[in-house]
Amino acid sequence: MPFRLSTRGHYAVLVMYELAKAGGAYSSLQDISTSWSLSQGYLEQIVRPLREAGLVEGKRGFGGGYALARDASEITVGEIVRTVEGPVVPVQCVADDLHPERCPDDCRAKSVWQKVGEAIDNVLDSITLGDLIREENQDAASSKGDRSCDE
Amino acid sequence: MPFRLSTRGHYAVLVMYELAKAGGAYSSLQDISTSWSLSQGYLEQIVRPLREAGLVEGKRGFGGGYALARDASEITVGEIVRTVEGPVVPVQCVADDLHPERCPDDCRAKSVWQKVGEAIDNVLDSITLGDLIREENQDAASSKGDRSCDE
DNA sequence: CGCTAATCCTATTATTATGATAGGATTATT
DNA sequence: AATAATCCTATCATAATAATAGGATTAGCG
Repeated sequence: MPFRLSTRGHYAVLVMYELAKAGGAYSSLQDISTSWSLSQGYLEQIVRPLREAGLVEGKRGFGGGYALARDASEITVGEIVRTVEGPVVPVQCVADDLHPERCPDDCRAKSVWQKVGEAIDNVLDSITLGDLIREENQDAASSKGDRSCDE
Repeated sequence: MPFRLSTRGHYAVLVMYELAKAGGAYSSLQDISTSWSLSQGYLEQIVRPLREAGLVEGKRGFGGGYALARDASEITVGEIVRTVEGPVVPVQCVADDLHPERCPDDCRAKSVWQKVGEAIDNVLDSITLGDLIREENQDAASSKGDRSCDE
């Protein structure tokens, strides 16, 4: 419904998370896609901008794959999401510094959408891949056995 | 791109804003749609849930239209957006308390999306229609002449 | 050297969500 | 009675999303 993240950003964070867990080693998209039952071709399209932005490094050929280009603690979720999906702009007029178009409502509530965008960016930029890994380790330590996805 | 608000929510806020400006008087969707060059039929679909949720009251027949059911200072942007678009859930698994489905990433970054959702709701719930009107009055008082949409 | 496993690249297609249209039924005012 | 409005349902058009297909390139390994 409103303010949805598409699977591009969702999957991008997952892939980066997996690369972070692998440390410096190269992980292939084939491994990641099969282990999560996702389309490898689709992941390739998603990883491409991450490579072009310098967040990951690709290594071709046998034994190749992708690895983080920086330390996991130096990569925020915000960088990942914005790299694959573009800037966070809840409604068009907030972004139209370069392409000013008339908004359908003459920007009546522009201040609201600006604040929303900033709030989203603040959250996304405050969390690094390192934080996510640390969080998972704590979860594993503090709870025994399987935990369902939604509780 | 990511975290976009669709025109449903955007237009809903516009309509509510116009009703707020009209005070207690009934405004017809025909007037609003023609003055903003929007589709009247589309606005009707959007206003319907607002009426069913008790945010506006419709009056049929000649001289009819819609009016706010409460004072503008008692209606938040968050209420409006959630009423026409549903709850703010950036990714599915955050919402799946009732319909638990396996997320494609096993909720690896669920905490992130939850925080994003809460941040959005906080902003939206902190702003009322009354605030928006007051804001516009201040803008009008503090600046002379026309102002473009994007500066 | 040839085989294989991987990235890398481009184009096309399928699916879904969004945005909008169409046509009418009902209600109240003039 | 005429009109102006809400109210209701169904359908359609468009765009964005998600995925597929097919290949070209590169690197390791026997």
